[in-house]
Amino acid sequence: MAKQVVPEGARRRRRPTQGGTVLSEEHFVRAALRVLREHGSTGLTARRLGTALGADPSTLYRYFAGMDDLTRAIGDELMGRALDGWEATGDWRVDLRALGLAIHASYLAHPQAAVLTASRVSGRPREIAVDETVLGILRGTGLADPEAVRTYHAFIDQSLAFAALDAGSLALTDQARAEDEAMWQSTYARLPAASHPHIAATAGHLARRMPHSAYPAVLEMLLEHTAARLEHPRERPSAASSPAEPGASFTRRR
Amino acid sequence: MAKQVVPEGARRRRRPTQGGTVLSEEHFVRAALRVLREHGSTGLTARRLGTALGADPSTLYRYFAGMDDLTRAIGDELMGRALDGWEATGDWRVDLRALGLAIHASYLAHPQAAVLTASRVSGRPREIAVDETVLGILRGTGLADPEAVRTYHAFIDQSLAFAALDAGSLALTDQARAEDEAMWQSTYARLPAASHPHIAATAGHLARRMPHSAYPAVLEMLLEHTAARLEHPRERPSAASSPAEPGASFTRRR
DNA sequence: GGGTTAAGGTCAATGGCGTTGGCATAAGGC
DNA sequence: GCCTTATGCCAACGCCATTGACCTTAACCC
Repeated sequence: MAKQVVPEGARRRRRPTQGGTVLSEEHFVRAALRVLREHGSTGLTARRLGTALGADPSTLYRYFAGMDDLTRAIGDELMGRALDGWEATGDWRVDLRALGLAIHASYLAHPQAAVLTASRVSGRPREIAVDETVLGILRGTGLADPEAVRTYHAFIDQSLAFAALDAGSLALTDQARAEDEAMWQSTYARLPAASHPHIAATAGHLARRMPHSAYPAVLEMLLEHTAARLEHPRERPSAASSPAEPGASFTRRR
Repeated sequence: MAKQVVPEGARRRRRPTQGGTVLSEEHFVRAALRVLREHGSTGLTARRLGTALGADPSTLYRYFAGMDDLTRAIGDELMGRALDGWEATGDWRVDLRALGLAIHASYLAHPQAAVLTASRVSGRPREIAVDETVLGILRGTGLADPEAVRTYHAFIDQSLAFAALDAGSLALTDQARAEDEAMWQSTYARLPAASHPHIAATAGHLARRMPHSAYPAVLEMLLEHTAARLEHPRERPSAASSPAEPGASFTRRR
């Protein structure tokens, strides 16, 4: 049993749980975000989800094919919230910057959920909507399609990759964070200048800079690079398109 | 019991397991890489590790504080291998490019292990060695310390973030990969031009570009940006240093 | 509004997991 | 060759995801 999952649109009978609530995919996703925030990125379990919803853990399987399926739904929710909190102005650079920061912020608003989902492609509607939007902005600049696609690729992967990385730091439990910071104090800050001259010389700058995300900086690099391509389409061939570029040929499945 | 872990350097008595092998941290890390490759990024368990080493699962706790501690050791191993396969030429741009690609390649050589470790800071010696090396290259260009640290930050986070993201695609099991590709076919490729004109118009380019990593392209952007800063230190203030830059202020713990 | 049907909630069970306390034993210092 | 203790092994605990069987009741038809 419990093998067939009825898609959300086709649901009709809504039977309340023992606790009295009427379930839905939406309920599960929202409960999952709460559980994740409370119990950490590894603390999302069917049992806890059941408790949070006042339902039996196995009820999950009436709505999702498994924990993995639920995970993808959570990712799509975060992506959708990013797009909801964004509006087009018509200026490609402003729009792309705002959208990138919105994606990054949306994931970081739920760090534990972000860790779980940011490196996965859901293929769900709200993720596709973001892809369509980014491609639209880039093609609207007048970039040729191959160039627009290359830039889209760099933009979306960079946004998700940094969302995942930065979320990892925020998602640490208090205890793990204490250990992390203790490690920083006990190792990096104490390295002798003799063996590690460069770290020792910049320890102050490192301590100030490292607790922040590098995403805004690299996003600006991408925008600058794209702007330069628009101004001088031929003079500065894109790094991504240079056939001499090393290491570009290995395959990623996605 | 099993609470005190003797550090590797202090070990003296080496008692063989029932299988006859003599254990060490190194043995555990290598066995973990094998288990991960064979059973996927979620397939690393104490029991399997025991089987792989011909030892009891609980033996792990004589060498590591827990699975988490082992995970950090695995990450440090990957970082160390990256540095081992790299040599300085004295040309900062060549060296930084080679080191970035070496880190990326080292993680992608063990995708399942990379998924587990790439977004974590180990604080172990070989990771610190990479940090020292990168800072040395950048300070050697003549960049001022704050600028060198900013660039180091962007470089190392970008490298790790893309390592994690790209590894995620490579680490999928055959079945999960089949599902992923089926999804690509069943959704993106079939989106009607009416609702998703930009995806529809670029479907061919997307299919060609997306299976590759965007890391080499964004690495070139960073190198280009840094070169421009060296040529015109005042004319083009770094995006990362611009006080007007939006969204740069939220905190990451690291 | 009564009958039928199956969606969807619950229960119990399975086999896996990390981790720990107690115990046995062999390595190494003397 | 004795003593200490590091280190390996065993059994057990309380979690976990997932499933098959059961049962309740909402929704639809007339």
